[in-house]
Amino acid sequence: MTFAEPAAETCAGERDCKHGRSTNGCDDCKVRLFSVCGALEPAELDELDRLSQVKNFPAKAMLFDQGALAGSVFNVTEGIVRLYKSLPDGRRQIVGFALPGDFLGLALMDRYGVAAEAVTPVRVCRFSRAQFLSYVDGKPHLLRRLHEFAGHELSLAQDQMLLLGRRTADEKVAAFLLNLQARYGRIGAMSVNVPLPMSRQDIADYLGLTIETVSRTLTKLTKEKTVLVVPDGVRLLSTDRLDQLAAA
Amino acid sequence: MTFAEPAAETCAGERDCKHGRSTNGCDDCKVRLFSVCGALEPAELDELDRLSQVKNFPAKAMLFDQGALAGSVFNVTEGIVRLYKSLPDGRRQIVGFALPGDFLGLALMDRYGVAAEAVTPVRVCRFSRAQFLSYVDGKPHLLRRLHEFAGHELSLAQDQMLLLGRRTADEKVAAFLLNLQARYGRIGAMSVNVPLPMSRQDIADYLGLTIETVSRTLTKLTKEKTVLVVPDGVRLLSTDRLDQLAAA
DNA sequence: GTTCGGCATTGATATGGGTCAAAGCGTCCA
DNA sequence: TGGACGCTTTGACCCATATCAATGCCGAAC
Repeated sequence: MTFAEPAAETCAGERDCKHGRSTNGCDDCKVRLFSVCGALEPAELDELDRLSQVKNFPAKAMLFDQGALAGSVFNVTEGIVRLYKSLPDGRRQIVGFALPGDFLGLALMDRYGVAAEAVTPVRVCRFSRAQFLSYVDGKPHLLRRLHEFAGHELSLAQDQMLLLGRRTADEKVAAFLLNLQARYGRIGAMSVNVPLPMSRQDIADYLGLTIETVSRTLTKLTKEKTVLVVPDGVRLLSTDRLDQLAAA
Repeated sequence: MTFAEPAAETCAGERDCKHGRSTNGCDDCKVRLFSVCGALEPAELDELDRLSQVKNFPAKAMLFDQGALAGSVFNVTEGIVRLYKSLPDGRRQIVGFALPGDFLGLALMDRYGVAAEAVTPVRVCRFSRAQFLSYVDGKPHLLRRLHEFAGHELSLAQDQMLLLGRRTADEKVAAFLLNLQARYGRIGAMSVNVPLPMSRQDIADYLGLTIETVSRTLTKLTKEKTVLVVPDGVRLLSTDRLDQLAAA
């Protein structure tokens, strides 16, 4: 079983973005589809695109560190980025994975609140924060949209708090798989084949578990024919069962 | 030992807000000091104040339910509000406590992402979402400020994710007490006497623990002379020790 | 003042998930 | 082609926290 590169077949023009061209790294159009672009006119999108600069990071490269001065805003074009906070003794909590189309640093604060590290090789397009700010400042409609978007992010963070504080290991893993499936679905074709490019340690640090528990839970789900663990990912055999476990 | 009502001695004019009068429910000035008011001129603040409407809720009253249409924006003037998400089987995660000065519904989304319930009797000033939106829409500087504020909220949520996913019971309780102390400090005088108007169940649901564990942890901290449990609150005897436990 | 009801505390016990340790298993490179 | 390294899985055991069950405490109602 192979997984489609999630970034491979998407074009912003085919979705809710007015930018009528492929945005996946083609020469004249670097920014990828994103949730706020519906607020922009094609001309505005072109302008935004002109501000951007494509940048590549190998796996494990830091995009930025927690607490660092926030000099850039990034739009992930390809690959996966982990966002995390750490404790001095090394304990780590991954607060999210950024997939193609996601923005980093959109809070537009002085300093980054989390660290960002490439899980896979990553392509981003980068904006200088200053330029992005001045671009945004003249566009109240975009600002409104960004704010709404921030509210959505907050809501997701609160869901994750519920998951971390009140769910069992089984429920956590089930919710994670379904959530990832849904997110891949938004940037490619919805499929029962869910790539897991991140390590077990990453998954554990995202769900507040240990690698061993993640591994055991996956084999347990495999034994009950709910999922099938394959190289680099998971095939969801019974989304019903997963839904039941993850029950809202 | 008694606790000062945290709301009693604050005046926005003494802080970073340009509104040079007491904002604690006096007749001509209902809105309480809040983090975005620095972005507003006195005249704008007056206008905002004119839009508002004072409202009281008894303890345990719902201000709004999760998923309900977001008709209002609230500014808490007095009392404490718990914000939470629940699972169908009743498990609950409190995602935050709103203290005097805090806003509810500032994400300005269509629906509330969490439920809000009065812990103590609560006074708020209410804005209709529509009015608040149109008030805000003409003020890009305020919108920027609101967005920054949302970013800060997100950062707090991420801290809480780290706490829920990776900290022990002791660390959770220590961090909670220090955090609460700091927040009271912002609306009144910083004190080692930290009122705990919320129940142990609330604290447990905030920290991802059970009441018993919260209780045991507090008695453990009491035995080691780190805190002193008193009626309706806690006295912090060794913030050093608590800092050490909560170590960022 | 007494009783009642709702929380909080404490104790005894159970268990989900953590820890420690040892195999497995790919994959990359010599 | 093989060996070594890194990641994952599996197993055995343990412990932090949950669960279950009293008991204690305090404020409200009468």
